[in-house]
Amino acid sequence: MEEDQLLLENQVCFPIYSVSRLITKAYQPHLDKMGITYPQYLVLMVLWEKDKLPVNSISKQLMLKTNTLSPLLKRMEKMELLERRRSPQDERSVIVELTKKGLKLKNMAKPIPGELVNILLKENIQLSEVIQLKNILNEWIEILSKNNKD
Amino acid sequence: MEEDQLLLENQVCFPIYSVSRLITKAYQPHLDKMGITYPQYLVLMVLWEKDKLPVNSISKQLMLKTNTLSPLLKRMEKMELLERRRSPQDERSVIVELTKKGLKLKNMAKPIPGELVNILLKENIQLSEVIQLKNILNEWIEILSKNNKD
DNA sequence: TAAGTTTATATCGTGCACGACACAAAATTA
DNA sequence: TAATTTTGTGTCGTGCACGATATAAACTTA
Repeated sequence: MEEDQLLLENQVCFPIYSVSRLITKAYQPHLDKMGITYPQYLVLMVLWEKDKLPVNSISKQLMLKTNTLSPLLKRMEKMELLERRRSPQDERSVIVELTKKGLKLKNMAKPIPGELVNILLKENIQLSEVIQLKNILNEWIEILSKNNKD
Repeated sequence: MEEDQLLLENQVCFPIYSVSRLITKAYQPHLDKMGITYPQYLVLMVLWEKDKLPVNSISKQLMLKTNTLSPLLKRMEKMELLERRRSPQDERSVIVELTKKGLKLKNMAKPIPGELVNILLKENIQLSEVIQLKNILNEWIEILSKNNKD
């Protein structure tokens, strides 16, 4: 019984890990056109929604620590997608702001989410199933984050 | 409408990506006791189920290419968890076999899956929900792999 | 105000993932 | 059998993730 749980086939964790990588791959061709990676796309989505945010705020939304974000943001600055500058109010804080180039990519990105959903719909996946999955996952995020206090 | 889809909050992909990382973190303390990482744990699970497999077979089961697996397996060989040796039948093929140390870890690993499930049950997540999630994800794996022919 | 603490960001080292490419053994075809 | 293609594994370079640690600014407290 405990034995069965050690079968790859019976684990939930492994499918999550696999689907996560497969989705990144599904995004790849679209992101390639924009010359960005999936984590960079996530940063852009945050900033498209609300610009001029401190690293801190991006960190919380994406649940990525600054030791991951700092180099990522630096790369994006080198690509001229955004600019980083110390806040005058609080010299510890770094404010991230999109450049025109970074803002412009939003138009290219608009069709992307729909195209992934189309792949699923084409295979007779119900939209309700997508919503349901999203709800379950968000519930899990809450629980697993709690168990992992930052 | 297309605009809304670009909100982080409305994406399914982001929660999958987050939960995947959170689960790895939840496993971490247990894996630390064994001195291994999550991908290494996955390799062990494959070999605990059936030992003496070519890299190829592990690659397919974990959906990881050999350029990821080769260094991973080499690290595990250095840790004396497994041994790699060319197949006499087909000199191209490398057979991976667990050492005693690698086999022994199975006992330590047995309680792990149950403990993660316990975290969820403690928060009133139904076991049926876990099964349901697993089924949806396996369906998606099938679809997304098809769209991404190796 | 001086000393200690917290906060915001960053550096460093390690281990995945993966695309591009290399290479030898095996299989196929001419 | 010789030439070509396929197969199985590997190296290399890049970009995450993340634990441990560093550092300076801001805040708290004595």
